[in-house]
Amino acid sequence: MNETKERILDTAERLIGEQGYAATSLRQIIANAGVNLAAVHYHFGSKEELLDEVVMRKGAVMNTARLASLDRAEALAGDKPVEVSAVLDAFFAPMAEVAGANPEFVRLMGRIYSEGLMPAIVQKHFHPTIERFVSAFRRALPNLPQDEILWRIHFMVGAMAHTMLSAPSLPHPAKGETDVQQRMKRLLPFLIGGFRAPASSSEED
Amino acid sequence: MNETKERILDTAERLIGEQGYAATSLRQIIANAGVNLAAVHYHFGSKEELLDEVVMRKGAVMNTARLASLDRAEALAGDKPVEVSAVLDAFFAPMAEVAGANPEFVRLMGRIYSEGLMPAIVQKHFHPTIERFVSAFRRALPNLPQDEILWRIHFMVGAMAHTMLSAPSLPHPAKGETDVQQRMKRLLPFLIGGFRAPASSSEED
DNA sequence: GTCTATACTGAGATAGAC
DNA sequence: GTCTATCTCAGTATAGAC
Repeated sequence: MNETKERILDTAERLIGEQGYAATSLRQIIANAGVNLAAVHYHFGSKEELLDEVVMRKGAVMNTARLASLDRAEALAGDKPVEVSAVLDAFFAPMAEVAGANPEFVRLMGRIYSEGLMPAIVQKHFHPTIERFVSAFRRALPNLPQDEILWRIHFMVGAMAHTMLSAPSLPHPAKGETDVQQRMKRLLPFLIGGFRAPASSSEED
Repeated sequence: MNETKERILDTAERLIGEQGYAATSLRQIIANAGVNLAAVHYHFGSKEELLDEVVMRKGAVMNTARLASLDRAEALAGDKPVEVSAVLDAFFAPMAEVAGANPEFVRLMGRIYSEGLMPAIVQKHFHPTIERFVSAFRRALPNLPQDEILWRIHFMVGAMAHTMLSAPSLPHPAKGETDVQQRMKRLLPFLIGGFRAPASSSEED
């Protein structure tokens, strides 16, 4: 790849992850990357399309890992449906793995979510992945109406996005509490409980 | 209140709710409100402080209702802790009520959340409310570590914010599916299940 | 105390020279 | 493929009219 283009991508990833998309100007990016302003528009067309490429550069890898993980879980389950917890694990484990090698990238994704820019990117690039996971959730939760499953995935995405970006202010933050991997581990039981809940608010327990 | 000020607040609420904060310029607001640009800075100081007043004008009422609802639930429970479902209801019912009379305001809040602007406003105005609800959750879930409770509230806020703003794309949207009140009703069982889940991912069911 | 007119700085985008 | 110059529009600040 062109070196100018790559320097822009690297710098944009770092700065947008630190400050957010809106708060990071193209002028700041080009100053840090040591390139000209017009080079951004030449290589990417617009600030928004630059963001798109920043996200997809590593996002595509993560997504492939998600699908592979779901493949493995389905092969392991044979004819039976994959457990909810395993579906969630297939979705979150690759993200945790990326977070290990590249924590600032997951943080960047959290920022993009919280700035409301993710839906457009997801719509554009992640549609097949979503279809696969929706099917898996449906098989795992045969008693839930199909609409209800889509809503719960919606709730999950909200909790995930919020959690990727920020943490509650804890009185005594535990070691590694700021770590994205740890956060995802904490999120999982909550989501499993949420998905397994009955559809109406009838009696349970 | 000054009429100019009120016209600015009304117009800002409507436009920011429709388009988001970043996408709505002061110049667009003043053009629709029929006032001068400098009047905004005279009455509010900055675009950010204008947003603060827009949110708090109705947000304060909603918050008072939340505390009153929690008061009633605690009085009803006597010595026993209030059920998780009742704590969640005290938190969400006032929002659903506001949504009934003023659906665009809840949508505005969703936008503010998703643009990452809510934490600053919450920090500034809603701190006592948060304290009260954290205590109620602690009493309702005595077996969960205190940190875990704060994390789950964090997850709840994420799911809520995301749901206030958007809905999943459903194949056959039910009647009223776009209604914020309906969404909150759907969210509740998911959250109850999430809060009641065991802290670690040990065996359950 | 309220508001109008206007100017300042910095943003994203683009045309055209090289 | 790169860069200079320039355009439009944003938020902000202020001087001064009423």
